[in-house]
Amino acid sequence: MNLIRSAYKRLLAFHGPQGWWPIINPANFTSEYQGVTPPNEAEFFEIAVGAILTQNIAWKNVDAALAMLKKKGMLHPASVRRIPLARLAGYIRSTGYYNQKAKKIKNFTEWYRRRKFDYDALRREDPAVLREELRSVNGIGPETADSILLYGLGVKVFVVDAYTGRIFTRLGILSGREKYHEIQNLFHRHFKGTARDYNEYHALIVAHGKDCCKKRPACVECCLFPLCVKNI
DNA sequence: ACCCAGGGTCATA
DNA sequence: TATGACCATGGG
Repeated sequence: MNLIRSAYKRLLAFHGPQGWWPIINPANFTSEYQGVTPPNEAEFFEIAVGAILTQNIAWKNVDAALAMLKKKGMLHPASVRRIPLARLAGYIRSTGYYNQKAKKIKNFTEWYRRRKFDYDALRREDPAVLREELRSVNGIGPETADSILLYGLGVKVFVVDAYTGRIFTRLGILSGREKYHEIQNLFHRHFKGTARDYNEYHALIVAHGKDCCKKRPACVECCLFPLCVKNI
């Protein structure tokens, strides 16, 4: 299962650091984030909202919606709580599913309120407990919950997406029928790294998926060749 | 015109 | 447990 480590190295060498949340800050080399600013309270809410908005949608669409929300002063829980659902939905039209997603953002904000908007307390909480709570919020599934944990709170969890299954099935270490948790456990067992590495790995998989993995037959020209052998 | 994008929920068998 | 319908915009 060193394939998981070597695939990471190849992806990083080929695609370069992706600079997903939190914002890249080369000046900061002091923490385990090694050049990436750890998430903070101001960013947390925006990251969580972004994680919801990006469900099954290209990030480009999310970027526009986040800019709109920022312009309208909506990247704060208090504002989201006040605004009518329909108006919030209007601000996030570009992300598709806007009625559902507006509701999801409201639901998440309500959970955050129940948590007293206390970001520091969240960072001290048992991640397993947090995950349970986030998963119980309607509209937050496994990937969104893990994205909030990893990118918003710096918890070392691997975020699994549709690309992950495809890519590692091609590498021959998945059958293609594993469930979310099984894939996640595989990475937790075989990929030893910091939260920053988990952050980067997921981002690289997305970058790679958008690029190489659409090709048929698979991967002859891709950076994982010849690791990547199956054509699916 | 068609397909997909950094998913999730709900109803049905 | 496992499919299928549905949500809905924007770019290729």
